[in-house]
Amino acid sequence: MTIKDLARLSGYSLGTVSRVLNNQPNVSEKARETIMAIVKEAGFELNSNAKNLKQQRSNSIVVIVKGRANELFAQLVEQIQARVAETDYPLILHYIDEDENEVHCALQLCREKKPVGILFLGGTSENFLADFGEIQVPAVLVTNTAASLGFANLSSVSTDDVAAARSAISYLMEQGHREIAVIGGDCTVSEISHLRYEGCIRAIRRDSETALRSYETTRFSLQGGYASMERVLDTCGTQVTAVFAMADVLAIGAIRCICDHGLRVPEDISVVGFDGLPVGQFYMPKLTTVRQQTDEMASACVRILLDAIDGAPSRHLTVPYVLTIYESVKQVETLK
Amino acid sequence: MTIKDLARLSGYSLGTVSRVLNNQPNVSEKARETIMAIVKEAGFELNSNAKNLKQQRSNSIVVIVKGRANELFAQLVEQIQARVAETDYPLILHYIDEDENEVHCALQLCREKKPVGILFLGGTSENFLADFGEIQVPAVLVTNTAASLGFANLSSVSTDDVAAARSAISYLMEQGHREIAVIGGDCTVSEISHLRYEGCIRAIRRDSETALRSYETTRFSLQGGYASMERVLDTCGTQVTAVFAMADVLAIGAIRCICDHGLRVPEDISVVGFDGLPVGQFYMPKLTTVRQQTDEMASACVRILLDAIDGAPSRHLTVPYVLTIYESVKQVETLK
DNA sequence: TTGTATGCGTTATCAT
DNA sequence: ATGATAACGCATACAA
Repeated sequence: MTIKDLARLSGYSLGTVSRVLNNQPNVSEKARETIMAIVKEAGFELNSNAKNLKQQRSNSIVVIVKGRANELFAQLVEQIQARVAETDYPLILHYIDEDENEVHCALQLCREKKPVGILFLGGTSENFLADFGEIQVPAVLVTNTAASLGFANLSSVSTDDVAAARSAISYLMEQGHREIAVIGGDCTVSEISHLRYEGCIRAIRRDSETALRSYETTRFSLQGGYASMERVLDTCGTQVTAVFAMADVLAIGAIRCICDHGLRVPEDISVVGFDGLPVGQFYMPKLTTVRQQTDEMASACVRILLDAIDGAPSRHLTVPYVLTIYESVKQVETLK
Repeated sequence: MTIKDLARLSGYSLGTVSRVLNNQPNVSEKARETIMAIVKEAGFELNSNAKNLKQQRSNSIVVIVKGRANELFAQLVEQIQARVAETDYPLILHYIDEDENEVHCALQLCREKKPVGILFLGGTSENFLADFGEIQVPAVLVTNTAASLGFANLSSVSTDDVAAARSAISYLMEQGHREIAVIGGDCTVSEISHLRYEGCIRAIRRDSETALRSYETTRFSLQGGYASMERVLDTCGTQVTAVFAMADVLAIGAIRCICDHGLRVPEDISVVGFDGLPVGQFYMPKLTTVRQQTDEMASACVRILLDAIDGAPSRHLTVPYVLTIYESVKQVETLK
């Protein structure tokens, strides 16, 4: 079934049928009704290949996800999927490894798929500065800010990572912790780790008695958290009374490690995570964490991209974080 | 850049260029070399819309995922993605809710996308029996078996759910548990729950002193596990010494619930999960579970589908499960 | 082995 | 408001 058949069946011409199908103005009500009736009846669907070939673009939205085993991204993808499904833009998901260049990948996909817009889940300023200029379609960077990059067609939705990390450390300090270890990613390759580390430094600088005892870097995974915590314990023993993990998966790995060493959380060592994964609230102990609001981030990035496709200017949104206090941090008395 | 430009640049005709690009025989080595050199040089890519339009199909593989918040499916999708990326079949992911009809959805997508093959993650025999006959392309049902459905173009990759559940219960019985509760899905709508329940029954039937104290049904989620366990405790108190949860997320929710009631796992109540999610090994206690081998399932379903696309007959594979014993089950003395 | 011509289903430009 | 017609980029049957 093609629009040709539709033309034959309805008695109208190809042109009119096409106009009806695309909700164009110059069509009589009568034509619209008769044709749409047949469409409904026959369950007709436009052939997207022909349409895209003609229009020289694919009408689809590309999502580039940087990092496969990222729970936070998995949640975001799920929610983005749900929101885009309400429109009629098909979604093209593309996963790349953490160390691949997301902008090169986007350029490749632009050539191949000619999408109307791009969503980046994760990314590095460096890569954007180098090559994003070649990308013509609107894009939204999620998780990092792109405000300072100055591309007219690049928006962003992010958390204030510096402030969020700072508030996590500040909370630990308020609870009396003075010897703190941090677990995160390599600051030279992970921009987010760099920002969160910066937040840690700023918090700690405000009190001369508090020290960042160690900073262990690793992949953002359960195993990574476990291994890093092992190194922390090897190096500092129980001198450290609190750990800030830059992701909940790291925190969970770390807690398991702490327990395997015969220590308890939070009685012996307190732990704060980052992300707010659902499983954190069902962990033993419930994880105190800096929650990122994935639902807001998802709906915001989709909304901004759809607006941009319709011609709206780029925007840079900061989604508020929430320090979610549960059970994995204990107050300690400061022995002055 | 189109094959027209390629023809111009190489001095050959459109036809020859097309033949080279499609690895067809009747082409001279010289033509192949010169043309491919230009392709490499210019980074030329065929326009998939034109190609698909011409060939009347999309060359893509559709994946229909039934149930959004399913960790196991999320893992499978990730691994399927990785394996299909090695080929040049684009992947079209489609998520539907648990109560939607996956076969109707597939029919719709076949009309719309004209894929060369379909992967079903989850599904119900009933739906397949009713409408799968209309589907012409090869498909693989993952997670359920389709051996008895008798469709020539439908393969399946599944775990033996009856045996797996039975072995979980048997293990609990071996450890001395006689009063067991089960948490899972509604057997009338979830085929998998039905099979696993059947496995439970068969295990328990073999020993007259062991009883299935309660079967609580719920959604497969952390919250669902928590709520179900709450009902178990309300009804049976601590009469029950062990719980079999039909998914790790249910098990984790249940454990948290048990602890919130001042009881300990496994000292007061033992818990066995199902799936083998990574987080289970980092939970407190480490989760004893029936592990499904997602990597094997993923590579198997992709391999079977690719073979079927190349004309191979359908296959029905059972991937072995592994009872993974960790810390969430305790041996109890039977007081005879 | 190579070249030429036709059509896939659609949109868009031009008449009418 | 409607109809005719030319492209879009490619594969393929046929001619050379």
